[in-house]
Amino acid sequence: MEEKEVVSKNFIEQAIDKDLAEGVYDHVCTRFPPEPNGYLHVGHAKAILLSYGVAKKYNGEFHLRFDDTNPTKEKTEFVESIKEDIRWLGADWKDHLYFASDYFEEMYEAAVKLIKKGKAYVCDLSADEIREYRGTLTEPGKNSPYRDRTVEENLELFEQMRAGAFADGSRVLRAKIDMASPNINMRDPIIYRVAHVSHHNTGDKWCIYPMYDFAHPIEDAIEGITHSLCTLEFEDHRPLYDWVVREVGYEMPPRQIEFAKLYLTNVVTGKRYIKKLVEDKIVDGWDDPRIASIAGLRRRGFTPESIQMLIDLCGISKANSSVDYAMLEYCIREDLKLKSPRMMAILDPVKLVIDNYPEDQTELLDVPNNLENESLGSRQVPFGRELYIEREDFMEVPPRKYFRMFPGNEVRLMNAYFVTCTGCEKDEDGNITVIHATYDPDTKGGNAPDGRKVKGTIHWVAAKTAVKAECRLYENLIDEEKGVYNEDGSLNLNPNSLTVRKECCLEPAFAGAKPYDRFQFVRNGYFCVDARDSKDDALVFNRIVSLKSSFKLPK
RNA sequence: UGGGCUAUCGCCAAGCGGUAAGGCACAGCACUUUGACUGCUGCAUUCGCUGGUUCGAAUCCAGCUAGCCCAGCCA
Repeated sequence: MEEKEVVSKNFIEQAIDKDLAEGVYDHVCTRFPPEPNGYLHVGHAKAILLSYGVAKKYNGEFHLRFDDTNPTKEKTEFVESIKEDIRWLGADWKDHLYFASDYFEEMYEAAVKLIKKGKAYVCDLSADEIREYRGTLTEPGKNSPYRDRTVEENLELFEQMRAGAFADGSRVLRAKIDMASPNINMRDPIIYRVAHVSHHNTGDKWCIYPMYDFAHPIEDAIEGITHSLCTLEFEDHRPLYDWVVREVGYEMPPRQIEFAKLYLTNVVTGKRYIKKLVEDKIVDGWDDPRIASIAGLRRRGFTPESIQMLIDLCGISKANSSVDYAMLEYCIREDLKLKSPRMMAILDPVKLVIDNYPEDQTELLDVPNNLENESLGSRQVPFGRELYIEREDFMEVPPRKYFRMFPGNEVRLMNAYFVTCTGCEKDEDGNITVIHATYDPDTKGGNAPDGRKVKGTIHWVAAKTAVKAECRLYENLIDEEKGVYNEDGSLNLNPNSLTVRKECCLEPAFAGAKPYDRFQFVRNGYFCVDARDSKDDALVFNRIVSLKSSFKLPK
């Protein structure tokens, strides 16, 4: 009996199947074309994993190409961070690393070809005039007075543009299409501008640079890209994309297909808002764990696998949507539950004294690292008369159905002994300072020989050997319910987005933890050693996500 | 009478004329050396609205409505 999981193909795969079946293409080649002007975020992860995944699925190629056609906005420093993030995500471009700027010569030749065909002209209008001539959304534009220059004149002028004869902004090369087109992108779009700026890759070789709409289809065509996947806002540009590959005359031209961006509910996405948060020092950089940048997600503790899972789960469509953050949390829980060691840590410690445990005695207990995954082995955990337990694991007056520690109740110290609570001490303000209990020596390991059961199992750390650490509990930066932005454009920041617990007590086993090591702190959730702030002698943990639920007061 | 795109459960999302998949979230029960995990159960008589075609419509047609994108010498 075989049960095949029927996973329906998304609309992009369906389109590819059709192309392959009709012989439009005989192979598949995709690309991710970032502009090196900033850091990648979770939205880019969708684009990367989608294009990479499609290529892999069809035994095709995946290219990484830096779309560096505007030297005024791009910096080399971003090239490395982008490569690192893509590598970390697991998208392997092999030796297919390209720069759009490497094609500048071919793009220039393509422009010359258009001029010779009478499909492009040099325009002397100023930026303001071009805007006026373009018309509006509801009114057609009108032809530039320079539209009917002769081929020879255009050739001569364009050559001079390249030679540096003209100042920035004085002249542009435009495609000659249709100033009355209802699609504004087709109203004689600018395809080359003058910019006397040195480029991070080509230096001062060029003083004219191609525009995206002209450069991108050529880049794709040169590399033999078959399916050029991009986001929805480029739908209006597709006619121009097709116009360029057609007029320049590429055989087997690439096809552009658009899909919807990924947004996370209550997470700041827009680049300019993130930039402001960083500048105003509301977050501590582009890798702040509350930011949905790839670096931020990584530092918070998300794994590449969990992000891949999120993309798979969300699917690909053309409908604008915002995915619940709970979906991401589900993915990381799912990925980590078998992979991470489960250890005990006390985030909000209160002392527990086992009064009938010998004063100077300590012992080592053997504890499995993950009950569901034996390959993770076990560790020795020291136990003694004085322990720390979680403050919320004790209540002097328990509500109904509370089955952790309260006077008279017997609970299990996980992997250790059954203990019965005998009472507690308080300071003058009524705060609990010490809890007392007695243990049953026959229940070592956590089982009673007489078969009696306890309802509660709590975690603990021996006071004498406890490792001190700082834990950072991150919540979403944006307040729920209110929406992301106020009417005046300011952000609805959640004042509780970061809670720092400095006096956490951990098992000695944590002492050797390294950056990016992930653990499940028993009951309190999944944590990752902070890659940035963790020093050998001062562990800093970021919470990835809480466990799903804890005790709730019954109604 | 600018153009393009979108609309299926609180959130994603299948569906492609034959009588509403799945996941997340949520709720309940069971199990449990993590109140986690796991297992089971529940969760759209209805597909933005209104008409039409058809034996039959979420799927086809017409007309509305709502949302997103476009007037950079950015990508």
